[in-house]
Amino acid sequence: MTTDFPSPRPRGRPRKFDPEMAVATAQAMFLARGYDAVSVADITEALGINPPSFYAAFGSKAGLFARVLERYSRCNGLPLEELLRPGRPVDEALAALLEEAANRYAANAADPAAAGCLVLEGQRCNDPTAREAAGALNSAAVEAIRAFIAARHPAQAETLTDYVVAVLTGLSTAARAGQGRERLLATAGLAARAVRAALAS
Amino acid sequence: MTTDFPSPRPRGRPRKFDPEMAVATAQAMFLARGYDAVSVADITEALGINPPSFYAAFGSKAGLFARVLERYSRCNGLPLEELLRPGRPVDEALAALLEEAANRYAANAADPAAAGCLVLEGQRCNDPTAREAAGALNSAAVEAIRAFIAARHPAQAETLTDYVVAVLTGLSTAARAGQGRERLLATAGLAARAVRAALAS
DNA sequence: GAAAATCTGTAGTCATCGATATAAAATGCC
DNA sequence: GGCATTTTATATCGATGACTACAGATTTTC
Repeated sequence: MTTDFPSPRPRGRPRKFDPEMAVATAQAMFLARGYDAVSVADITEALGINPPSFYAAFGSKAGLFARVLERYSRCNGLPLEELLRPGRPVDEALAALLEEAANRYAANAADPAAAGCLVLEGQRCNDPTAREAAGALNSAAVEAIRAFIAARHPAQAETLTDYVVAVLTGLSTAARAGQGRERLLATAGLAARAVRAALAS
Repeated sequence: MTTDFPSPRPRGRPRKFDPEMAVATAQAMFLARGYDAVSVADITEALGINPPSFYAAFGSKAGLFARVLERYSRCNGLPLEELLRPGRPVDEALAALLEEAANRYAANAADPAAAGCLVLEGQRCNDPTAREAAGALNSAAVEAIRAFIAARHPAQAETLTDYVVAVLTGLSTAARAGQGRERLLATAGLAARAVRAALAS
């Protein structure tokens, strides 16, 4: 007997586009130009679809952005769990975090306009829903950093977290302003030395 | 005989509002909510005037923003010429710059929403004209910092400038996110120690 | 007081935004 | 083939953005 198999094709007229591909395309557009500067018309044009198809699939522009954020933090965001694995020396982990951020935020040759962090930049948009979605992801990341530091250096957790987050923010902005990987890495390296000095005291 | 005296009152119907006060009001609004989020309707309502009066006085929203930026850098921006006066020890000057930024970026009790730097935040808006106006002011400030460092530490000028600007950006963002003066000062202090260490090597 | 100059208030223009009503087209199931 | 289901395409909607045409009001100058 054949086991029950999920029908590879649901009933009704088939979709003309792949929602996962659409999310990936939208991710690149939001990263290159920012949430506010990308209109639904821009997206539907890029996907070769019409507005009703867009809204049937994603509900709203903010709904698509939530999908994009999920994909971004899964595929392109900083791998915090790996970087901040319990037991890793705090100075080493934070240095690796800063270096990884510099590498990821730098624009690559494939898409020179897409630089910086989608979560950090997304918090500056003018849509409250989208802003809060990005803010929630950012808060979780900040709390992860704080908890990692606090496990062994509770007295310095807040100050060091504030400092690291400030530098990450500056790196994202600098990347968007066009700074290349080398300059971002130099900034990250300087910041890492400050972290080391603060922990040694 | 009486000397020619510039008529204190020009011909025609007198203005119902003071343009200088209007620029000050708009500065507070732009700082609190950002360029894009403040509409011309918001401004005319706050000033108690109608759109034609606004456009007769300022030409455009971007035109008003240029006036606001001029006023901001004259009255509320970082006093770079004083902080980076020639001959001042570089580490001391940069530490003072970072500390001054933390103090100025922090929200005050009078207007809790107005935090951060108008020039840095203005570069993120979606209007090209306004963005370039803020960018020009920012570029001049960055170049002033770079030249000040290069006068005595040319080899480290670019790296240190990138680093200081990144931290300033992070401080402005953190201030807008609600961090109080103490936390901003702690971040600035950590950054200043990194500058000192980099210059001592 | 008449003329010239300048500002004000009413009432719009036009473009763009996010989002939708409606009906036709394309599929699976019976 | 006929029906239920789902997506598609056309053609908007209502709100809001920056900005302005026009006529009336208020002032100085002559």
